[in-house]
Amino acid sequence: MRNAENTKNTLIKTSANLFNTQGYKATSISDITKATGFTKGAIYRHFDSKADLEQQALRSLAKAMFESIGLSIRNAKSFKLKMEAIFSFFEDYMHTPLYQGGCPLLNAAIEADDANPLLRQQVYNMLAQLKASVAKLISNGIKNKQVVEGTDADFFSTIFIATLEGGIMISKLERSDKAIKQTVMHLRSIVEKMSV
Amino acid sequence: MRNAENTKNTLIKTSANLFNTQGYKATSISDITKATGFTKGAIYRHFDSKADLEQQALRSLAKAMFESIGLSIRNAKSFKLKMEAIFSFFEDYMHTPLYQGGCPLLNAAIEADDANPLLRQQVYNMLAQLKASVAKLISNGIKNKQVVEGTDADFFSTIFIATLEGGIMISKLERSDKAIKQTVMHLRSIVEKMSV
DNA sequence: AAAAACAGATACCAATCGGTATCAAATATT
DNA sequence: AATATTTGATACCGATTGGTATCTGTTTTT
Repeated sequence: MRNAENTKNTLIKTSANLFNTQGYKATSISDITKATGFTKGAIYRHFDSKADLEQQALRSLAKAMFESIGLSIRNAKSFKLKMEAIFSFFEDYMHTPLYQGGCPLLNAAIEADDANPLLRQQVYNMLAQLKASVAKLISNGIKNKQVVEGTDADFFSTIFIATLEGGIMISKLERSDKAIKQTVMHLRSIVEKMSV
Repeated sequence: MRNAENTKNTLIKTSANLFNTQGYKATSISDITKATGFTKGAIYRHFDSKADLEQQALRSLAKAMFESIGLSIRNAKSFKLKMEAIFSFFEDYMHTPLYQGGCPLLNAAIEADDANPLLRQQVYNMLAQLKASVAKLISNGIKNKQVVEGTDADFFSTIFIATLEGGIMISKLERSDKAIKQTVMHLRSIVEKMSV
């Protein structure tokens, strides 16, 4: 069965996994050929360059991440529950096979430098989107009288994301979900305090 | 002037800088020869392999980091001031040229995987040491009646480090110290609350 | 001063890197 | 059914990778 679309999807998904587990620079084209069974010829037919594939792979990871979070948030019907949805998402990072290798945002953020400005820009946008959506949650909470007025949405959005990402980093390094669970517990108490 | 010790130090310091800015995998031996002026022959006389150099470079970064933090902590004479010393250290990360490329712990933690288990172990120990020293600060604070009794030292040590590292990640990505300043401000208020 | 030990430069190695030109097979179009 | 187009495999490219053998120049030891 020959299907260009399937091939491209396979290449993106598989390489996304490799990039997120081994790193972008550390993953070679030949690693991807071995993992997919496709050859270089197939890869370079669908992608202009390795940098192009890296971009599309990260975009795929970002899309999956935001779709998953977005769905959980929409299903939750109060500020507290929506925040809980985000917490669960990060708490489960260690166990879900959805993204092997931890948080794609964190991984790409650390590796991204001026050597690949387009990838860097993409990670930047990814963080901006995440920050904006958490901030929106808080400001909506204020509007709906579920969060105490005067709460700085931007400030706490940064605190939440920083703490979660740091927790993931530690948990990944320690190969234990203890740290992420501790950070989530801490953030839960903050949410409790800012709830009206 | 030929001085083996100087040569080795130069190689370690320069490569540490490169590893911390460009990444370990992304920095080649020839990058190091260009940056130091020494040749491969010189490098491989002093180091068994690239992995060996990576280890010693990270060890050097860790040593510098802990010495700098340790000094500030020792000079501070109360729990609050000691915590403030840690905060200042992380807050200045963006501006001090001491470690270009951000936090060596964070950078190495994200890149370290099973491909270089010795490096991974070293980052793990680095984190353990940092966590232990912050926890010690808190438990000493309790002993000295400067921190409310019953405060979970291990728990808050994790919270502090996770939040700081996450803040650094964001600040580095955004090329602005806004995030790290926000996270530090938040942690200051936590310190205030746990102070007796 | 001669010999021994050491430090570092040069020149090389096989393997791998990202990338391309070409070609055969599969599919779509006519 | 014949033709045209797309897809992906094969074989290759120069450049770079980590690493080593060798040799020269510098120090140290005797």
